This record gives sequence, C-alpha cells and structure tokens, in this order.
Amino acid sequence: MKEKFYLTTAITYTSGKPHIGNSYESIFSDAICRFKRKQGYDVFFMTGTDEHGLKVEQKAAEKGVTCRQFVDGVAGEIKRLWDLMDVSYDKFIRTTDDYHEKAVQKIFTKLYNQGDIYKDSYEGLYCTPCESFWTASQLKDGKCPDCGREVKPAKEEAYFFKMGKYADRLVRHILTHPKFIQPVSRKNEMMNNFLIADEFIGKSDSELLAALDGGKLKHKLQDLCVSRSTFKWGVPVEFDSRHVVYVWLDALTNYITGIGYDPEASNEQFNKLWPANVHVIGKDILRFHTIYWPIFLMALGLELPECVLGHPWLLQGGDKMSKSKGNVLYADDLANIFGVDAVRYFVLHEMPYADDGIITWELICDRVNSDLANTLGNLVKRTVSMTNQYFGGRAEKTDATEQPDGDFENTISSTYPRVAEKMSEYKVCDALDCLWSLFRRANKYIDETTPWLLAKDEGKKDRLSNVLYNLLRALDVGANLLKPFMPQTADKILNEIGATERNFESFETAAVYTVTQTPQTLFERIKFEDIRGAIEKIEEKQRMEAAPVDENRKPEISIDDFANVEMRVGTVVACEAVKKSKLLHETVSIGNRRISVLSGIAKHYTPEEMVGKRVIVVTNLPPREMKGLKSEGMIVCAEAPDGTLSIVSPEKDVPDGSLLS
RNA sequence: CGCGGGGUAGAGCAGCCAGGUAGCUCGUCGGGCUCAUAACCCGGAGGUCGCGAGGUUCGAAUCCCGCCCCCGCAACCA
Repeated sequence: MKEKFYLTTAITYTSGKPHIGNSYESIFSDAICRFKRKQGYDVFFMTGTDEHGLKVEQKAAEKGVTCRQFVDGVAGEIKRLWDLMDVSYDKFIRTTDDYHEKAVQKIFTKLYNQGDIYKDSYEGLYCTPCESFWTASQLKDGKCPDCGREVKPAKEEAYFFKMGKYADRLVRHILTHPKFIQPVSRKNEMMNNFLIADEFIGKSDSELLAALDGGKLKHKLQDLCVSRSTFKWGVPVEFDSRHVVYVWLDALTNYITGIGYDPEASNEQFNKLWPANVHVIGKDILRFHTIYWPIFLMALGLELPECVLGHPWLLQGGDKMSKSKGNVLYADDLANIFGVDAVRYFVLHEMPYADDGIITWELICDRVNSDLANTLGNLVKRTVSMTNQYFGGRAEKTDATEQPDGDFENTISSTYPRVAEKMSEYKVCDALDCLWSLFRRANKYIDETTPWLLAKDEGKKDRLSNVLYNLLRALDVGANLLKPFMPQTADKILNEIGATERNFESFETAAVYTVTQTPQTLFERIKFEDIRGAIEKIEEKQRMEAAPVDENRKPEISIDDFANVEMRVGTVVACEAVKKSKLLHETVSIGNRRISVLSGIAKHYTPEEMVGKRVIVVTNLPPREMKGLKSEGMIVCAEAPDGTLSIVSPEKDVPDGSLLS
C-alpha cells in the first residue's frame, strides 16, 4: 500500500491575471508533488480558484458581464497558465463548483446547529452607498475610507464564530507540533500578534504549556464575523438567504470539499487523503491558515494539516510589482522568451526558503546562460557528440576503470539521497543545488579523463568507452532527478542519451547507451540585448493597460465641499523622526503661526531634507494625537501607484499662510 | 522599551545550534584544454565575518553583554 501525500496550494483569487509570484506557488508545489510521485507516494495535488466576493462583483459590473461569465474567464486563464507551466495538479477546484457550494452551506449549518456560530448584530459606522461597516479607527477624517462620504452609526445582524472556544487547543497544537507552521520564524509572529494575550509574549514554550495546563493562559482571539449581507456574489447561508458565507470560511474549506468532505458522510477519498500533508501558501495569508482554518477544522471535528508552509515572495528587482510601472512579470511572457523549463528553474532555484527572492529579466538571463546553457546543456551536447564521434553513438560499460571513476561514481550515487533529504523539508532551491553539483562534477570528469586523447590511442578504446558510459550514466541519473523540476528538459535529455524514465526506487542503469545521432541544443545562450526589444514591448503594453486614472475615482462633490477644505502654504522650520514609526514630526510655519504636524513619510524623506521645504498643509482638520504627539494639520503629498510619496510645493514664491483656492 | 529574522569578498548566499585553517554560485583577472553552446577545467585577486583595542576561552563569524543599521509581522501612516 503506497503512502498518500496530499498537497494543496492556496486558491487564486479571480480578480485578475496572476503574476509570476502567484505562478511560483504552483510551480513550487508541482515540483514537490512530482518528486513525491517518483518516490512512490500516492500523491493528490489540488489547486484552484477563489471566485466569490465583492471585488469580483464590481469587476464584472465594470465589464458589463455577469459574475459567472467573469470568473469563468479568469479561472480559464489561470488554468491555462498553470497548464502552460506544466503544473501537474490532480484537481482544479473552483469555489463556484456546485458540490463545493453545497458543502459550504452544510458546514455553516452544522456549525450553527452545534453552537459555534451564533447570530448577533454588528455595530459600527455604516456607509450607505458603499454598503460597508467601519470601525472608528478605520475612518479617514471621520468619513468613509472608501468614498469619503458621511457614515452613520448602524446595527446589522450578522453571524459570528466563537473563536475563543478553541484558542487553548490551538495554542497547544502549535506548541507541540513544531513543523505545523513553516518556516518556524513565522510561528512567533502568529502566536504573539494574534493568539496569546500580551502578558504572555516572550514566555518560553514550556512556560506557555505550563500556563495552558494550569488553565491560566489568556488569549486575544476575538469572535469572527463569518457572514456578509453587503453583497450577493457568495454562497448563501442555507437557512438565511439574506447572508452569504464569509470569504475565508468559503475559500479555506476548499481543502476538504475538493476531496469529498461532507458533514454528514464524507467519501472514501476524503478519509484516505485527510489530513493534508501540506498547505502551500504565501506568507501574507499565514494568519488565516494557522489560526482560523485550524479552528474551523477543530469545530468540524477534523484533524489538522501536518504543515502550513508560508513561502516568501518573488520581488521584481526588490520592488513590488506594479502594472503602472510596467514591471509586472507574467509566467507566459517569461516562458515565451526563455522557455517553460527555464522559468521553472529560475523561480525554483532563486527563491530561498524563508526570505524573499528577486526576479528581473537580467537575472533570469544570467541564470539561464550559466546554469542551463553552460553547465547542463553543454554537458549533454558534448557527451552525446563524443559518443557519436568515437563510437558511432554507442557506449558500453567496460572494466577499464581508472582513478577518478570512484569519486565520480560516489557523486552520482549520493545525489539522490541528498536531493531527497532537501525535498523532504520542502527546500527545493537546495535540492537543485545538489543536483547541479552532479552536473558540475560531470564536466570536471571530462577534463580529468580527456576522452579526446584516449580517442587517439587504439589501445584505450575500452577506457574511452567506460568514460563515456560513466558520463551517460550520470546524465541518466541526473535527468531522472531533474524531471520533477524541469519535466520537458528531463525528457529531452533522456531522449538524447537513449535512456528511459524510471522512479526513484533504484538507480541501476543500463549497461549500454545508444545516443541520438542528431544532438540538440537544450538551451541557447541568450544575449540580454537581443531580448531587450521584446521586453520593452511587454512593458509598454502594460503601461497602456494600467490607466490608473480610471481606477479609484471618488464621488462627485460640490464646490462648497471643496471650499470647506482650508489649505495653506507653509515652510517646514524643524523636523525630526518619530521613533518606531513611519512618522516625521514637522514644525510648519504658516505665516504668523507655527503648527505641529505629523506625517507618515519617514520612508520617503529624511528630517534634514524636510527642513526649509515649502509645503501645502490642510489646516482645518481636528487635531489628533499620535505616538504621544499632537498633529494639527496634514501635509499634502502626491502618491504614485507604487506608494512613493512626493511633497507638493507652490511653484511661485507666495508667502507662508497663503490660502489655496 | 510590541514580537521575530538578519548584517560574512563587487552581487546573491552557506557556515553559527554542537567555538579550532572563512566556504559556495555569479562576476572579475590569469592559465589550461579543444569533445562541446566564446563552452568546459584549474588558479589568482578580492573579506577589519555591522560596531565596541567589551566579556568567556589556549582559541570567537560561531557563546555572552552593549550599541548601530536593514527586513518581516503587528501598530501606525491624521
């Protein structure tokens, strides 16, 4: 009986085309699943799309199509991308699939019936046009942060989940299962920020466990609102159709509904596969997967997943990607230029386990040239060429063994265990490093054995044959190990050397290889200048499509509304950074008065360069205290789509205190 | 005084837990080779291992203390 292995990715939200960072998650998961399959596991790999929610409703309305039509389009595109990148999922779930929606309804009802979900009212400040509740601290200038209009205190009924009930069990689980949250550095982040009460922060695991045992541990989990009535595009609550199920309760449950969970009677597949071995997700949604999801599972009486792996991000040259800069990278654009496997190799190799990785066109180019064209592609080509030249394409094992063979064979046969060890910890980039050590060793072996010299000596034919055989064996083993990471390339290599694919149970290889008569170039070297034109076209196209002005439009206001804003010209006369914050504390002269202003621009300006700057200040906002300091105004800044802030100054030398109109 | 991670050659990283010649990939310079995709192989240069003429030790990148800087999460960014 083969051991099962169940892996899920996060499901992708269908509000738009996913960028390379999203694709990374699928490729990473794919490499793990393919590797496990070749190790003999009975693998189930699930991915899919999260298709409900207000944002989808809005985007569909913008395009003048139904929600269904809209998500069908985006989900199709996502699936096409995954297929293009050879992501070998066993199941692609969509949260709009009817079996999923039905299961979500049943789950909600079950949790309600058993008392984990209860009805209450949501009290807050309500913005009628936006149909949204806000808390006082979310408001901007006392108004709706989305549209800027008045909000009114209001009350609305909603369903809540009793999170606190399961807090102790969750804390205990996290403390006693060190592999549950990966990488471990994220564990404390979750515990301290969301789970345990502040007075327990900094205590050791054993102290926390002792507190748990004594029933003394306090937590800071609040009950979670798990229904929405402000939009319709969601799963209706079975017994109260005015409400739809909250996105996370809907989305997270895909991990069980997709394999056949049913609160009344789950099927055989579910019983076999659950609990999942690993949920692969982005570090940004770790909170939902390590706190809410486990608690939902406990409430359903189900086991918790073995591991939640929060992977880091791929950053474009250290920046976040943004369309208006035209620097968003998409898997298909990259694959068009470099090829599918080159892109797979890059993202798998360049992404460290715990820290963000960097992706740029130049970096991919460098990597493709050095690792793929030079080290691997050239190795295959020269080996096959020599076999053809010296033996008409056939190399067999002989007993003409010499000094470097032992060491070489050592490398060949130790590669699998080393790669497997890294893969068991999901350290894919390290696994690739191990594999490339084999290819480097093979290149070196050619220099050590100098086949071209052996070829000149008739008496050394046996030795030459054995050397080529050893090289082909290394490629055979290497290509098989490469298959999970670069499936197409692995097949090409096996084809070049006349070998067949096999599982990882044994690395016994054939005694004879018959290579192709017409060797191919696996990876062409790429000059960056040659692809520059294509890159510029892609970036240009994105900038055209971005059109930021059409987004974030605000509602029309009257001239009186505008006239009510008092803005004055001022000069910064003093400025200092506020510790432990994004804030700068400026003293601004606005004519006969000096005011104290706090602004969140420490990332963009130093205190020194602020002094002397002419600024525009909004001067009739109510004073507000932050970090113990008083702010009596707001400095007007322009915000670029990437978040860069730029201070706005008067263009002529008007005196301080001048009013804007 | 919120929590956590990190600062090692031009770049990206390993080494630290279990102190003992500072390592890998890319780049760069020189040499070798010619089977191969200007490739491959070898060698060199390049590092006060963030700072403290701090502590422990025969010995510290590694353990301890203090400080500085960066990043993540949280908060905050009126």
